[in-house]
Amino acid sequence: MHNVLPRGVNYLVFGKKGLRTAHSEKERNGGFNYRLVPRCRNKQAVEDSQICAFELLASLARKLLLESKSSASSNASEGHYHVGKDVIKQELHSYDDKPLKLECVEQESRGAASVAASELTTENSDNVKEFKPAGDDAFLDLYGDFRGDRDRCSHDLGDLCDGTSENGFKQERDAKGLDIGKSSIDNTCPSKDPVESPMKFPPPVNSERDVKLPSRRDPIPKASFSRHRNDIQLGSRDDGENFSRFNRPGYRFKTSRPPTRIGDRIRKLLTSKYWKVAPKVKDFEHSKADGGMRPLCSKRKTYYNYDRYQYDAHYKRRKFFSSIVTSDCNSPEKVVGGDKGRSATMSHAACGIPPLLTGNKASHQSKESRVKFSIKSFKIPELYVEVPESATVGSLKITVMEAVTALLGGGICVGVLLQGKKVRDDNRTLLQTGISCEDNLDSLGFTLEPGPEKAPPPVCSEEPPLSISSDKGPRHLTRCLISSFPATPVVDREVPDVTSDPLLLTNSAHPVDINHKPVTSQTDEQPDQSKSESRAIVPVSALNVEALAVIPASPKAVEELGTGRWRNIKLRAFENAYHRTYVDLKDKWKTLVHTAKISPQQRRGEPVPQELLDRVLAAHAYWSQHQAKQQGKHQPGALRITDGESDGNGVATTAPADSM
DNA sequence: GTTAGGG
DNA sequence: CCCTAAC
Repeated sequence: MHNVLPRGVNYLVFGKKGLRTAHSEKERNGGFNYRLVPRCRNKQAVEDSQICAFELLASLARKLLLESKSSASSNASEGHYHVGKDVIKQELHSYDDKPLKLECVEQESRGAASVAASELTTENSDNVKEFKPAGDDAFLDLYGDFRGDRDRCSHDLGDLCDGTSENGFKQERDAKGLDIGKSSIDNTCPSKDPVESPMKFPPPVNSERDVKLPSRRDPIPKASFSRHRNDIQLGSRDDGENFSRFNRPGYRFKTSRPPTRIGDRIRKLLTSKYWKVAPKVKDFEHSKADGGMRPLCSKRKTYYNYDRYQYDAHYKRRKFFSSIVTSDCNSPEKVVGGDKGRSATMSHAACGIPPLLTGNKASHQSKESRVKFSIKSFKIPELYVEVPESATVGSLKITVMEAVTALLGGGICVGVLLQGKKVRDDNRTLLQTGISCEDNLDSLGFTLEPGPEKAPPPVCSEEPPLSISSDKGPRHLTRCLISSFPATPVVDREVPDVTSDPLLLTNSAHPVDINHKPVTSQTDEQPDQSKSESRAIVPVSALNVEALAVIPASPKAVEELGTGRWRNIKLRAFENAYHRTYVDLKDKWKTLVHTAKISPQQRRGEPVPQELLDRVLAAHAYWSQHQAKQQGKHQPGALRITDGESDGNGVATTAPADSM
């Protein structure tokens, strides 16, 4: 981290003294003291949560700074992670509408649950997954909100988002100590480099992935993760969409965290606490639970690309994050060391806390006594911002915001610390872990960790299918999908069908994939849109999911059948979308065409993958000339034109409509 | 009942 | 999305 920082740059640091140039590396790294601005006041919970999340992070960062200064020695090794005495206290009020309050307060170490955000683990990637599974409803809601947030965000961030910056804003983390580094990450998440292709979506959480994730990975993951982040560059979007805003010339934010510590910690955790128990929780759930804790394939980079997809994902994640926080906050009473015995009025689960926190616990709650605890603070790893001296305060704020956003966007995982040790085994019950004991509750801590890039948000899109097809399938996903044409039917699982089957299957798509669980199916779809990615990610990348979710229908069917045959298209591609009519399809197409014709800046709402738009345009042009109607034959291959664009494979050609 | 378009 | 007009 520290090392990473370019020497030639002056670092502005927020500190007690205010904004000033960082004189020491420590400062530079340690960051900044960021004052939370009471912004969250009465807006929708979602918004609040989002903002709060940000604020929270900022406050955490501040805290970290303080800590770093105060306790250099002790912390040297782990200090940051420690939820120390001074902690940022955050109070989140009801998820409902109450405004969330974040306060930087001096707390006693004793604070019930303090989160050490400092630890960013690679594991995060799973967060999304984890979350998804757990709270379907909640998730859905969140998701819904999420969108709102996103929009809001875009607005709020305004500058951030709007092409203010040309240079990408880079987030770099220190790998210090992290041996694994990027390479590991890369390996892990092969397929996508967010930066590389606009089409790439955040890696969707794959069922597969979940499965794959071993209960625990090496400690290394974290490190890798962190590094990963370092390498990530924001703003490298191809599309040149709004996201460009994130790229600000000269502005960089880097998040850094002491690798060593993490590694050590992880090791400790692994060695000292490694529980194998995996109750009955299904894989799916496990993944959820683990999400927070497990190192995921961290494709953080993805997050940093502010592609539309990513952007979406990003927000989703954020939302996710928010949700978590909110949940915590929601618990009306902060019960700090609640015991089993206590009847928990508001358990986290109740609060809607994502599986992560609730985890296994939730499943057992019904029968078992509930453990109550409140999270008073989250600790975040160092997050430092690098900005030119000439930068304005406003720009600094923005930069910080971006950094935080990026962090959030990446997805945040929640880590659980018990008596200073990180509890990695998600499968372990609270009882088994000892978290149910009051005594232990005092030493219960939570950390906000960088989430896996891939898994998370995409969720929405993915999930819907899951929820439908599979029991667990989170509903949230569904909602996400709703926005999109195909998805809409969603809940019913049509989405999968729609997307994959109709068009995709027909052509090229990967039938096999389709067969997979809903999630997978979605993934399949994506392939259409993003060739490489989808393939690489086989499972389904979050990105894809998102794309699907966000993006309305794809032109695939239309490409095959041609415009003007909406009824046929509907029957063919959206047979299961009962709520959709061919008129809807037609309108959707119209909208897509319109969208494709206007400049990205003029577009609103969920971003539509440029590939899709290209295909739409191509198909539209093609059929305009060929008059679809007359051409009774719709050869799938007919519109080869489009192929080149998005899917290298013929798939694309035929598949275009999947999304639709 | 479909399709095309405007709003 | 809805509504209307034209097939």
